[in-house]
Amino acid sequence: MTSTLPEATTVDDVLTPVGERLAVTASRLFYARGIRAVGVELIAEEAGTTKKTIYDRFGSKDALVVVYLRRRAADWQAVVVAHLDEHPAGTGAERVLAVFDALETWLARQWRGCAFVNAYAEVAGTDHPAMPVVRAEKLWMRELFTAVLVQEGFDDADRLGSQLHLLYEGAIVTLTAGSQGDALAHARAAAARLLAG
Amino acid sequence: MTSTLPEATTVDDVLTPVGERLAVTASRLFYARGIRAVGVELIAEEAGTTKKTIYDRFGSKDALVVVYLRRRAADWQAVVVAHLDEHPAGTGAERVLAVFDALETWLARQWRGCAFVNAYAEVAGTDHPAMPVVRAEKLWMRELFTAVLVQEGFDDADRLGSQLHLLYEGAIVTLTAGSQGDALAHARAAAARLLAG
DNA sequence: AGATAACCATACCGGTCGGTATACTCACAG
DNA sequence: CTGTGAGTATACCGACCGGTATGGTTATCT
Repeated sequence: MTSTLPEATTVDDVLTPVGERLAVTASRLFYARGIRAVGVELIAEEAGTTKKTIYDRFGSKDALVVVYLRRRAADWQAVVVAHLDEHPAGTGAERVLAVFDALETWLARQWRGCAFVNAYAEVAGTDHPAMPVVRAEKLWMRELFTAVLVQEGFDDADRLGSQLHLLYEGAIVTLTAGSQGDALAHARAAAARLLAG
Repeated sequence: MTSTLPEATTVDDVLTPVGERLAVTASRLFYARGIRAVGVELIAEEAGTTKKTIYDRFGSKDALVVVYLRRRAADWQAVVVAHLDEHPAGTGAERVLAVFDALETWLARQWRGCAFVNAYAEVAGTDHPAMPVVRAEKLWMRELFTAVLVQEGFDDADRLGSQLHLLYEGAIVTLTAGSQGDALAHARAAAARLLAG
């Protein structure tokens, strides 16, 4: 199979040392407390710098939010690809289910759900520059499932990929907002059944 | 089968006329723009009253948020039950899938996803009184699926109910944050396959 | 040597936030 | 007749918001 995985989100900008510290701090705070709940002054303080540097490096809070989401996407996608690489191509359903293993690793200490869904909750309906980043991450996940299914020789990869993506998103929501601890096990079981055709 | 559907969320408080107008207005604004994005002054203005009355009736913004979510849960649950009532008990998979019909009706003009997931995004990690309301709504949906499955005589209703719930939550996320227009069709197809197991 | 980029410190801007205070009108029930 | 609860109107509070202005110190590169 010549199908390749979807192109991962890249973090093109090389930041200055303080800029890097700001991006890391902002990511931590935005995810832990929400975007509107975190002021630029707090980010500057916790990064050991001042608002001035934030605006010198990023120009606006909105732009910093975009940096946060793009980095988050890149990090998560790297985890997924790493988990896929642990399973040789051609191992079929087992390799597809590795995406859920990646999710388990990723969510082990993330208690505030999907950063992109959370960002959507705060900016949907506006022209905030984060909106396309959110959409792109969801599209990437769907295309990832589809691409792996193609590689593993499954029929109807588009349809099946969309269905697995639903289980993936549902698992995050019920595990976090729903506090259902065994959500991932249910998702894996349902995915295995769908893959068994 | 003697299994009954889970008890629906009730809106116990009978409000004064202006209080009712405030609750309706707050619900519309909180859902459309998010909780933190909407100030109490704006709610008062659009309801044709003043902040004073908000605090006389509800005591705090947080309490008004709880009213918003409880009413939203009650409204949605009524829609689901109405759709279930259109299908006579004993029609098996068809009746289970009616929940997805209800969702289609409900989401037809709702462009900002699940109100409870959105609220979670803004308040998770705090002691905000909305948190238990969010959890309760997710639990209700899972128990609804399970109860209908029991009524329709499916084996393993707990497990299957959790799996269908994942598809339900995933459909909302991918349809809204993911802009995937056919998400509900995929969810219904996947649900049908799991039910055919 | 001079320029430039990176950074720090501090003060300031107009605006909005949730919440409170005061004082008034009106309908209705004892 | 006299409360009492519901509602209106407006002013105010301290705190915080995103963003800007000014001025200064380093280190590096040409």
